[in-house]
Amino acid sequence: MNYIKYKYKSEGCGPLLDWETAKMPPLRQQIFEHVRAKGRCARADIADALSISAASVTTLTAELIASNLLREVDEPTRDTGRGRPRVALEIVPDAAFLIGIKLSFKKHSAVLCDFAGNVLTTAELSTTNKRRSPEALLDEILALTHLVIENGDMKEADIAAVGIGIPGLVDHDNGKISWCALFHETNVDFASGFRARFDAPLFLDNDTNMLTLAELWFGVGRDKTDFAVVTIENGVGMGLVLNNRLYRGTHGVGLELGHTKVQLDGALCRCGQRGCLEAYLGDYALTREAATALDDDAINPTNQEELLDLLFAKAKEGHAAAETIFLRAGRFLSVGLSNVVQLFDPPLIIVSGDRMRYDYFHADAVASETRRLTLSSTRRPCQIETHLWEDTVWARGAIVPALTALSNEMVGGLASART
Amino acid sequence: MNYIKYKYKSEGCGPLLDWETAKMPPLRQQIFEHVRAKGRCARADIADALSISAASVTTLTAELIASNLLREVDEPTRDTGRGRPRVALEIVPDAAFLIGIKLSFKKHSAVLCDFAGNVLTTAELSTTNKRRSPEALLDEILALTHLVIENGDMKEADIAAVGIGIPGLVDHDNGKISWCALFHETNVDFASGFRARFDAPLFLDNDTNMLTLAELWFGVGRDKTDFAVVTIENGVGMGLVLNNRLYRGTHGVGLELGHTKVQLDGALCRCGQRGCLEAYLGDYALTREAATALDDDAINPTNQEELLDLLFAKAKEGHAAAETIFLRAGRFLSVGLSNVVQLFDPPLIIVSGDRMRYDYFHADAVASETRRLTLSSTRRPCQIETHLWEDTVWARGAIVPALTALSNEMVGGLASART
DNA sequence: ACAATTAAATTTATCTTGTGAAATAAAAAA
DNA sequence: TTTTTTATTTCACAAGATAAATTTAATTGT
Repeated sequence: MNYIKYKYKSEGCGPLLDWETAKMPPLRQQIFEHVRAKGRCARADIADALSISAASVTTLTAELIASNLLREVDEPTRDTGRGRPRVALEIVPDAAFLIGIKLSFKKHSAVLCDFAGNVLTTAELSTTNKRRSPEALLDEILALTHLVIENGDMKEADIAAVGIGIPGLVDHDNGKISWCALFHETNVDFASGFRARFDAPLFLDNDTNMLTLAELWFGVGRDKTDFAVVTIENGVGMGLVLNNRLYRGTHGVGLELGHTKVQLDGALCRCGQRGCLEAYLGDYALTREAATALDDDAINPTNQEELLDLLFAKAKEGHAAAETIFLRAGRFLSVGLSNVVQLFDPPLIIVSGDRMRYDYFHADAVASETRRLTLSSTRRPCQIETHLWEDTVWARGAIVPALTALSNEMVGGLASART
Repeated sequence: MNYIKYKYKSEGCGPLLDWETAKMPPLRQQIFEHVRAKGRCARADIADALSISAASVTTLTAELIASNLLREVDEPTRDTGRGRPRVALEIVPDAAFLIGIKLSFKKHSAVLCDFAGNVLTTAELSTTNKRRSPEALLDEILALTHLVIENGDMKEADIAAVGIGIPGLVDHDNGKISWCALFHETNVDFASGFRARFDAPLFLDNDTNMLTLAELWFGVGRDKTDFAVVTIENGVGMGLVLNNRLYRGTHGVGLELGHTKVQLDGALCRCGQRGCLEAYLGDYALTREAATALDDDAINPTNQEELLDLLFAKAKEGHAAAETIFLRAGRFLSVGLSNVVQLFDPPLIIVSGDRMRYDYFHADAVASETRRLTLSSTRRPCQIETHLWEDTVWARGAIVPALTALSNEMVGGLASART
């Protein structure tokens, strides 16, 4: 501690706060990640790709092999050629196992993955769409977890980490759920609750972020450093990758595309405000016009989702009023997407989520309207793709933060005892 | 070159592209930047702040002092206290000189700065708001440059680098201007033109980005790692700082807040589309309603800007129709700002630009409407500040990329010869 | 079968960057 | 003065990475 006050003149200039010390990871970690990215890769390739000396690669891969994180592959890497052949390295898949889970309203889905990111098996659990207590949800998660462990012929103790994607506002850093449509309570300390019942670290995040990571790690995002993912499920969500990393916003509660305003004093949103994108795209936005559009007796209000499907069926049959509901929603989707393009300028937007099964949303009309709205002489058009994933793809994305943390620990934690 | 094709099974997972190698700069550079940020700073402070050993600080500052980039300050750093007093270090101000320029429609402004970022002198040059050829604009820039050099009692050869902020779409990396309201031509290779007539590297960027850098380096942004700057001048621009760095979007042409859509099929924008924010906030958006609002004979169409000022005066006098024009524009500004908050979640938005002198835009109403539009149980409200800067502040921001590049070169280029 | 050739991987001496601990320097306090 | 306190410097050395020489493992040619 400095008790003496020192005085300096002159104010200086430039940023005062340390920027996030995104220091280049040590070479050992870079090598590990490169092998994981490539699947298989020889030492000579690594030296080449990372521009480091072969000597370093030898030393560091030897350490990784000794720690049973990498291993040599016993297959020839070429059919013919002169000189000593390269020997490929790969991740030891059973160095660790992880579980990824996507929670939602009709069913929960889980995947069991190995250390190389391969899916070993999956499991599902149908569930109610009623709100429940956090404890009841934990019961479901534990049941699903044990189901997938059983499917994979493993024991609970084999699981090194668990990742869960949840539809709601998640404070990613401390595992608290600020708000979630699955239960009434707000600010639930879910991570603690989980820890009490399962002996593995939990990584909790918003489900859209998990899908975004799935695209970055396993999907078309792998060869993009920047892209956006927009999901339309119960609400409208967005995930953003900037410079190969998930961008979470300053407060870490995620990006609220669904509540950007697309109309001054527009339609009423469930957040209480008017003109939100979600107020034109969300389930409730479509169903609340359904009563007007459809014959009253056709309405069977057991279930909002059924009503939506009915509305869609009618629209496809050519029911004009029903069709305008979807067409208008599609136009607003274009507006929302165009605003993302104007503000972030990503080369690719992936649109996904359960409601994308209503093909009005991924019709050519939406993409071309978006392109029209962002047209300019200087801007290259943004590519827009629709992905209709199964829930297990989301669940696989949920392992990414867990896998990253786990491998950083295992690779970085190697005692630097090179004797 | 590898002519042999190697074959590997297994796809791997994780990002394939190298993330921008944001490697932690070498300590020498960190020390230099810390001293510049602090203005003055003793060796012991540096060791403390950067968590490095005193031994390293001694070695590296000695190198920097030997290269005449840093120097010891000859003043006592404290009035009383036990032990050997710390001796402060500071940047050698005249290690280099730079010029920053803001171009605009009524006048161009320039500042002459030293290596520590201090403004030594300024200069201005009134200009026409007519479009001209790039060569004519270069003439003006050269004239202004020589004016400020003369004011500062220097020679052209003393100038190490020049930064220019320009209202338009700038391809920052190669110094080309895709589009600029100052001339008709598109895709002008301005950097080459400049290089032919002035012997110093040119750093060209969009003017809003320059103002954003001014806030980051000299303004309230200094102690924020993330914030947004919105400018309302001829058009509506936005600059964004993420993690202490200016974010330029994937294609590097900047962020088009002015052309985000705030109304489906809304007012006509000069970009040819409807519902752009700029179509409610831009000069032409306000003046095109002026004819309707004001008595015809009061209109004196010599100049769009005069008309705008007249409209504002009338509104302040209580002219109801004139007032609604500003009030509506203010509401749309709130919508635009709220969308920025929803998508980026910055802790601070700075609103600036010449048109902010119409106080309807920074009235409490705009800030509180923005807060209302982004209200949510989980989101902390975003701070909104209005800054009415002189053009020289923008010009000072224009030196930042030049100063960064220059000091990186001078500091990083020190031969690592420790004898 | 056996050199010659080619290319991958390893070893070794060395270089760079940064550190801990002891030594030295400069001031205030006793 | 001498002691105490704190800042800075010196110096031997550790960690991480590399260049260059060496070893290993294959193909090619005789």
